[in-house]
Amino acid sequence: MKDYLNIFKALSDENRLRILLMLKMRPLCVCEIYEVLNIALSTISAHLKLMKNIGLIEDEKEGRWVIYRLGKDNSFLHELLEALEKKLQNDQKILNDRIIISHTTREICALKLKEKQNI
Amino acid sequence: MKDYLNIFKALSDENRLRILLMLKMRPLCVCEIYEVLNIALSTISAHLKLMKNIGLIEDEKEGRWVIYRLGKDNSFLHELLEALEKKLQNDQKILNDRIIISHTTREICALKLKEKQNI
DNA sequence: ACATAATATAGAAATATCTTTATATTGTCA
DNA sequence: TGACAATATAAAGATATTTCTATATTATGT
Repeated sequence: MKDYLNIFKALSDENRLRILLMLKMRPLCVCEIYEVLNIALSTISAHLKLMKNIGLIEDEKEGRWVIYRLGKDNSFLHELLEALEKKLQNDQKILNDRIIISHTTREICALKLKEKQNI
Repeated sequence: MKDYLNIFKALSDENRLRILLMLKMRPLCVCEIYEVLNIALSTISAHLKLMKNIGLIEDEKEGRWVIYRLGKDNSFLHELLEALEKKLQNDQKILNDRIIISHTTREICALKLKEKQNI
């Protein structure tokens, strides 16, 4: 039962839910998620760590990025996200997230991040 | 989105999850739930109030009992519980809960409650 | 109407969660 | 190899959650 409680707890936070729905589109590096959520990078790191620990997502190093993706072996999560995506078809925040992700790349987000940090 | 976050938050607590799966069997009064969970009655009341507020369950007075049941109009919750029930087919705690609920009644639980309070 | 049965609310303690700023780690490229 | 890019960890504050005990509410049967 604990596994399922953990899944529901993960899904009950807005930022984590948005991350999962973004990862359903494609694998993402941390700075792409940052570009969308506008919360501290360390907060994103913490959310990702939590979801990795309970098997919802996986990571892999690729160049100087760490790429996160949905866990392959979690059919329950996949079914849940599939259902959620339909229910949230008209959710403005989710729609916006999708637009940003489909119009950007790791390279662009990395550049934007650098600019923000130089200000 | 808030609606779904609330549903997931409700499901992320073990006691609330157990209550929902019991209510999936049949409507229950508070003292039947108490018989199963072994936590303070006021705690159960709080959990029920929370779930009622977000539309997961409904209540109705019947004699001196308040009978709680799953909300009729929440198809997302029903689908979730259906899926969960299958996943938790072999969960010992859930199995035990089901046994207790299928072997007791409001009347029996009310009596047991009275005994406990007289000790 | 009163006593009691069933449930709800108030208040408080312990713990958990989310977030930020500051600092550390790690790998890559010049 | 040294500087920097990308991400992670630590520490700390604010807030939320879960639970309990004690008390209140409300309806029912006598």
